Amino acid sequence: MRYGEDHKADTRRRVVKAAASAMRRLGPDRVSVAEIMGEVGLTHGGFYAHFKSKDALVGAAVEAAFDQSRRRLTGLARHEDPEVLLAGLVDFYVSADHRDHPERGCPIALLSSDIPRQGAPAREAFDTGVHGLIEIIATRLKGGEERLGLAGSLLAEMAGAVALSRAVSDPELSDRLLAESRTRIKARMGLAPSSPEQGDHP
Amino acid sequence: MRYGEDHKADTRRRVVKAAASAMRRLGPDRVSVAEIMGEVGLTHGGFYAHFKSKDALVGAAVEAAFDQSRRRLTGLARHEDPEVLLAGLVDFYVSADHRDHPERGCPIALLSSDIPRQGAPAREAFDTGVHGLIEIIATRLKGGEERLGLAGSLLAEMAGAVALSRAVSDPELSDRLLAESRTRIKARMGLAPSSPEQGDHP
DNA sequence: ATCATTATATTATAGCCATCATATAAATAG
DNA sequence: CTATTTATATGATGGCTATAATATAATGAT
Repeated sequence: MRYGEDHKADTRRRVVKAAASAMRRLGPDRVSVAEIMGEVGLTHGGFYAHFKSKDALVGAAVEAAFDQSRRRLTGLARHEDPEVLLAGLVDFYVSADHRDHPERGCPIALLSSDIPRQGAPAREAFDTGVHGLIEIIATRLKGGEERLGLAGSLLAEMAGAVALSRAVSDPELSDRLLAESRTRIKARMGLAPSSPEQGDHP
Repeated sequence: MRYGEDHKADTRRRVVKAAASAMRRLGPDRVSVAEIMGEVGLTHGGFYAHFKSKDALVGAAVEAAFDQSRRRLTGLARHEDPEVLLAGLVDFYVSADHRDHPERGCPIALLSSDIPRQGAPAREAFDTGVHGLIEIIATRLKGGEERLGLAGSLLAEMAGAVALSRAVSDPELSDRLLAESRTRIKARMGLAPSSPEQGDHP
């Protein structure tokens, strides 16, 4: 072969990574193929050697963003007990730092309103991503059959709070929304209240 | 004057109304000036006699959408007691019907992820809209100082649940997310559980 | 050292977009 | 009935878009 064994697979990965970041910063509709290729140091011409369409790239980017989120959230306290992980997860997710860094943020809080308007690849990737995150939360909750339902409800508030805190311009309201949801979510999980204000990176 | 006293104000209203609907269906970036003018039976040329820019129209449309939502939510049970209004509001908001009719839906659930990318007029209109909705909820809650914080937390879950239920393709998961959040939100409000599945129009 | 292969670049196409300058037409004031 | 005003239409501009056809260049195989 030319260009080495996995040159192509490598650049594809780099393109997806750049797309996952740019799409979360600017939204899927406001980022162009040429822009993403440019960020990787290439021109737009070769794009269609890697992806069937822009929709396909958006789908791959959503998948990559969920992978990143999942790794971050489960890696927070890998060997500790479920309660510590849950508390850390909430402090991590419902935080000013998460709000202020959309380029590496959770796709649910970032893309919920975009996804219904996107193509099939993005919607499918989103679905499996949501299922995954719900499961991450549910398996750490105590209780029986209702854990899955509670996990969905908690995820809705977590993502809703972060999305809302981003959309609001009033910084005081934004901070207050995060703080209130953070403590209330932890209470709903049956966790002891902790950490007044956080600065992690999600 | 020509064209009657308020011909211009009338068409402006019609344009804003069409924009508020189209933008909620398709998102602010996917709807064009020409498309909106066409929906009102006009051509794109006259647009700039009514608005300084598309950003200005988006701002007016967000404002109009919030006005509509506020009227709908407070008009649900105008003369009844706060508990009835709150229960109705939640059943109304966190419902399959709301999910399935974005064109008349609440801007928070629809535009949260779009707003940070939009111009100043839209962001400002969004801010006042959010403040208004929080107050609508807070004034009906019982309790003292913490009502405002709780209202924000509840709004985050309501909007988050509806947005998530729209983004998910799996219809079963979508319905389940709504049902779980609906009952849990009412419980958090201190209301008695009620109405297994709703079919109102928000 | 040359060839064959293939990742990437150049260039083209066709369409859509916001914005604006100018033209038209509608309706009331005189 | 005519003139004036002004809401809307026509048409143009310049830029950006996704996609595709073709050209180039890089590299391992011979």
